[in-house]
Amino acid sequence: MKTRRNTIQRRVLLEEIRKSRRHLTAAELYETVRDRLPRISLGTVYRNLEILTESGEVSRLGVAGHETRFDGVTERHPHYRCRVCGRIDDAEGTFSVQIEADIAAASGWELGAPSVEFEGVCPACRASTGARPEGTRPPGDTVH
Amino acid sequence: MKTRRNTIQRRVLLEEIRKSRRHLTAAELYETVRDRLPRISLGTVYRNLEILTESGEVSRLGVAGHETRFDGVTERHPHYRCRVCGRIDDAEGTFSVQIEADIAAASGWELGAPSVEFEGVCPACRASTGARPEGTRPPGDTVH
DNA sequence: GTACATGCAAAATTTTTGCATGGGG
DNA sequence: CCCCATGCAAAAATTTTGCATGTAC
Repeated sequence: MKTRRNTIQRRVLLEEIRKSRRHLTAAELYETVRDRLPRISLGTVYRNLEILTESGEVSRLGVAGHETRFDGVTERHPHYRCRVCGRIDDAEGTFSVQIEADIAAASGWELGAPSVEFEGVCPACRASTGARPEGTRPPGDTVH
Repeated sequence: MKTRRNTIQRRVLLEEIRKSRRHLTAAELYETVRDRLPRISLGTVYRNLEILTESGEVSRLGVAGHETRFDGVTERHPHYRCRVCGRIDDAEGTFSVQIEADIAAASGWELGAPSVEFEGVCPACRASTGARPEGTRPPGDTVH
């Protein structure tokens, strides 16, 4: 792993991400940290978000840097998404999501169907990079 | 529902989305349909993708127009995402994803943890728009 | 004929990058 | 001191929009 300097910017960014109970965007985070670091730049925010994601200290929700893709099959089904090239495949095999009865009731949200997406590395990228992603888990696992 | 004209552009776009087994991006789709409609514009592609998504004829994978959000809690947990304002909340309550043993084996993908995201409308947007999303399902449901 | 849709181009949004300088180890 | 990280600005990438014209109904 690459050696990283322990900069104030990165420290403050991580602190603010953890402090906030919201899930902030890069722009929101930029505005937030500007109270403490008035000279920080948006570029630094993005660079550190990348670094922190890489190191596993924060996780990104959604698919940054990748274009939206469209599916002609409307019925919900799980997908694989390649974290390297952005490619999406249908996931074959079976899976199921059991939504407990209390999940929607308490939240105040009007909920639609769940999306399930497995982040991973596609065969092509796996061949060219040889990288084995951290967080890989054996099949048959259950997540709560 | 708004009346929509049955234009060639929309017809061809839908056809190509369905014909492709890949999950195309707007740009890829643009290039594809240009063989048949050389004068089509990217704007038209985006506008129709929006319309087709709205009408439920295609589904969008990923979140257009919304910035990526970051989470200080690294451990995977399910989220709600508001389709109106892009807000993301942690999903409370319990749920589980049972991944069948054969899902990874056959695919050639190196898989990480699954993400589960419930698309819906947050309390604030529900109050202001009053819109009840189609596809709403009762809690306790199981999806395959 | 009317109103929605299109093509085109400009703009808006979100993210990345080049470069000179700064500062952590 | 070295070299990774920063600030700043420019650019890239993706998506949206204004406007005049076209066309489905």
